[in-house]
Amino acid sequence: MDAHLRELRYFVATAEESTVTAAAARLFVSQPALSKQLRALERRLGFDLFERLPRGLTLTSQGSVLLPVAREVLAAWDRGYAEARAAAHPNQLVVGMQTAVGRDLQRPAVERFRATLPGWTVSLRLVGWDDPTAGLADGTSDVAFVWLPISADFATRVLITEPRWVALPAHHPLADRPSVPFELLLDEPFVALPATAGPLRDFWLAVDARPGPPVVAAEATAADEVLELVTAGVGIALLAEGNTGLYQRPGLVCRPVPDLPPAELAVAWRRTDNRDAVRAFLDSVQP
Amino acid sequence: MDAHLRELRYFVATAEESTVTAAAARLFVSQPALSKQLRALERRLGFDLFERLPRGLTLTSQGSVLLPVAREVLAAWDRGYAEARAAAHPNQLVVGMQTAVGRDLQRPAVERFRATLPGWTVSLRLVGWDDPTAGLADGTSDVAFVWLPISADFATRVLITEPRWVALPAHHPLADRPSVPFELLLDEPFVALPATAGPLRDFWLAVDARPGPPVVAAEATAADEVLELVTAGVGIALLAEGNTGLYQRPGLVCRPVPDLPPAELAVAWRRTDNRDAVRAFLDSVQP
DNA sequence: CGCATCCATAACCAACGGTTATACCAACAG
DNA sequence: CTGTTGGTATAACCGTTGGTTATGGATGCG
Repeated sequence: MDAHLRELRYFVATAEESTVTAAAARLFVSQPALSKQLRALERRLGFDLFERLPRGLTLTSQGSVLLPVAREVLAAWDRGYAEARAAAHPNQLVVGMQTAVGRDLQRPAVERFRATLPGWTVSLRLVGWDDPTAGLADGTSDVAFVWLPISADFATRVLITEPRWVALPAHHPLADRPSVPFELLLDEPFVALPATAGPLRDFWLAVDARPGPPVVAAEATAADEVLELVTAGVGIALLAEGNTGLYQRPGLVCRPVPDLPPAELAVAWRRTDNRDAVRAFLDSVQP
Repeated sequence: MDAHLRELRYFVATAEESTVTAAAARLFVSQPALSKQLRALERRLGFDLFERLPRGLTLTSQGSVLLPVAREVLAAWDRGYAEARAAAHPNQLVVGMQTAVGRDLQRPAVERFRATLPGWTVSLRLVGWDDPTAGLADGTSDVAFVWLPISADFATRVLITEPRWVALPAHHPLADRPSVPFELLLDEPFVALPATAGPLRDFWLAVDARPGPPVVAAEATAADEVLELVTAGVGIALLAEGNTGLYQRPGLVCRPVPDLPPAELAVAWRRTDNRDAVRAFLDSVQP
């Protein structure tokens, strides 16, 4: 009985969410599609993986046997695929970045890295915000500069902690104040990260600091897009203090939001990735 | 990048055969189908697995990284799938048999096993010769009585060594002789096991004892089929001495073939299967 | 009861995985 | 040089699969 690895991912996600609907949302497929896939998998396996209860699913005994196997298979494949891709560019370390980091972080890091491992080359990769792991998840990056929070599959080391500011169109009524308490922004329409960004989207909408759900006026997958939309008056957006200087433009003003917890910029890597080059790069970032 | 486990089997088989054509034959698909699948896999992976040479293929560096991973993934899945199936029938041991064993082997074995593990039940499963592992390979059996040779994935213990005989239609010119040297059978049409039986098919055609290829008149997947075909005069067939009594019928005669190496009947199990129940059954077969 | 939640089915469509037939290419024999 | 052999890739075709939206149906709850 051969399965598609996609089916195993479906199985694992559904077991973790314990409802088809929630798992389907997480997997970005429709609920019927997932339902059908699981049924088909069970039919081909010859036994049920889940028991259907009125409120969600539970694993059958066979399902609980197969769940760790599915996890193991997927982990082995993901690791192996990343390894194979790395084999194409031996002695090359790919550094992913969600947004131009600035702050004079990566330049000295790359220099120190080159000094430690002379045979190696470093390539920088700019990734949109639709992938909050900046390529770590799909193996297209080896290390990455990311904003927290990030999935627990990755290890991180915080580099910088910065207050969050808000970007407003110059003509906005709040633009006159020297600083803006978040309370005044509760009902403002926001420019948000795409849904694929997961918890990171919530962080930059500051959902933890809200009594209700945010108003999302638009989505954007890159910093320029966001600021374009803000300048146009479509919505407003939070950003890190260090980025306010980076993205200055006419028609746009940035103000601190003093009562929000700060943002954390970190360097991240795959928890299972123990290569010397990765370790060396980490040491180079913060010597 | 998610792959189908079938694609990984295709990849492994092709790497082992090192030509698409040979691998396609082994996998029982057409050569273009396999070629297309491999191409599609490479396209989705983003790198080539093979280098195409005028005479067959060799692995690229990425292919050689991915090959052991693919093997590992497939092994993990096959093992897990078998475990999950076993979870449906806890405390049940499935004994596969290629053909009714007779020889008073399995009856006392089952009795002794029941005595050692009282909580367990034993179920006997009769499997056609199209699966020379009698269900071990696909996990539908836990232990099996099989004729050697068998794939090295399985451990075996030889139980009985028996001379090979030949089954002939009663009117056959050689039927008058008390014994038949194999040399006289070289040009006779044979009833063979199906191609899926692999090396076992060759063994019962005695290809090792031939200067050229055998003449195959028909294929059969069960003992009765074979003897039916032999009685009808379609072809002749080799069989183990102990089976000559089992399958006596009018119009059929069996004669020893003294110059062939004997056949070996063994009990087999999955090399990786260390369960107590399996060990207990093995001890019960030959105390 | 009426409503919300969640799974399954139906109907439909694009993409996939297989088939056979055939083109193509490199090596080799005559 | 040319025909043959041994191999891979492409073309055309077709049933199945995997996805979509719309809808039905069961269950628990205010």
